Amino acid sequence: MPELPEVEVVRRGLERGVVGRTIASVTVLHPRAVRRQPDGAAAFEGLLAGQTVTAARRRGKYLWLALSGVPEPVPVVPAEPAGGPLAAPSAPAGAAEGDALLGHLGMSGQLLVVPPSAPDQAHLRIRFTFTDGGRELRFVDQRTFGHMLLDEGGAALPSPVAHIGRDPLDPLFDEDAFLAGLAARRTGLKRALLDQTLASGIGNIYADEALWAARLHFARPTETLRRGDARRLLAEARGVLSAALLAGGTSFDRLYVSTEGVSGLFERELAAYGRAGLPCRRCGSPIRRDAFMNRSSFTCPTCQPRPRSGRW
DNA sequence: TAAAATACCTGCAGGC
DNA sequence: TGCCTGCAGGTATTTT
Repeated sequence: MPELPEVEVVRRGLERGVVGRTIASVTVLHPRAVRRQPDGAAAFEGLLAGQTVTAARRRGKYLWLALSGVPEPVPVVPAEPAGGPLAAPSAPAGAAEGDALLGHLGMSGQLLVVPPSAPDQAHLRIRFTFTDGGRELRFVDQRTFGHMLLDEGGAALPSPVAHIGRDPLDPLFDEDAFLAGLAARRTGLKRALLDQTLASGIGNIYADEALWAARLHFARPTETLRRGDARRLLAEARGVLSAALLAGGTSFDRLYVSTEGVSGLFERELAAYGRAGLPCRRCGSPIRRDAFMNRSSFTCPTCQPRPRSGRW
């Protein structure tokens, strides 16, 4: 399931594979893949042909290709930490106004850069060819929760993404604003973590992992959280996301792969998610699975005691 | 206005 | 073998 580390791996692949190339043609093979395009598939195809990709950018789980006419942003990448590279920062405000090819991978979306001779994937939704005749870009999505659209003038920050907060690995992430926002919520801790307006990029897997690492229960009411606990949770979230990024992301059933079709290796390092009944790596208690928001939540009943008045 | 619930989807596993 | 059900889950929309 693509969350921040997986999407960042894909973004880097796009940077290597399509930046600097000009789109020759676009073929939409499934209308649902462009369901958010204002004028439908024909407009999507027509607006993209002839545009040159100038950058690959990301905010949270959204990623986009900046298109022709947009100069490269001034790099704002800090010195690489000992633990590995940080995610690229979100695009700076004020860049020139080219278009953006925006995409969200949903649950099962893949953006593959493959030779034109490669056989079509079973769930190929959109095909992009380039004027150099080289490798194609293909949007493949089994469950069709993902989508793409062309946002005119959105190269710096597409409008559908404007409400999404920065992610915890973004150098411009505002930690104090996050802590204040968390304290102001009246909901459960995991619901707040999954709210992409507060901090983006965290999904079900890494929310569970961060909560396990911080020894906090997912139903803990946000207003009862001490500032030190909140800081610890944020630090653990950053640690989990960074480690997953180094491992190339987490893969289940090959639903997430890089642009080269390679699966991530972080699954073997998961401490809570998907480990119901298995011993906690810290205390040995069997990991517990609870239904939560029409999905699952995994906790250690000893390390993450359930609050008396939790918010599910 | 904020929080919670629901709809959207397809492939797979497990039970019968 | 085939059918049915539950599950996976991010986001937008609807409801409370």
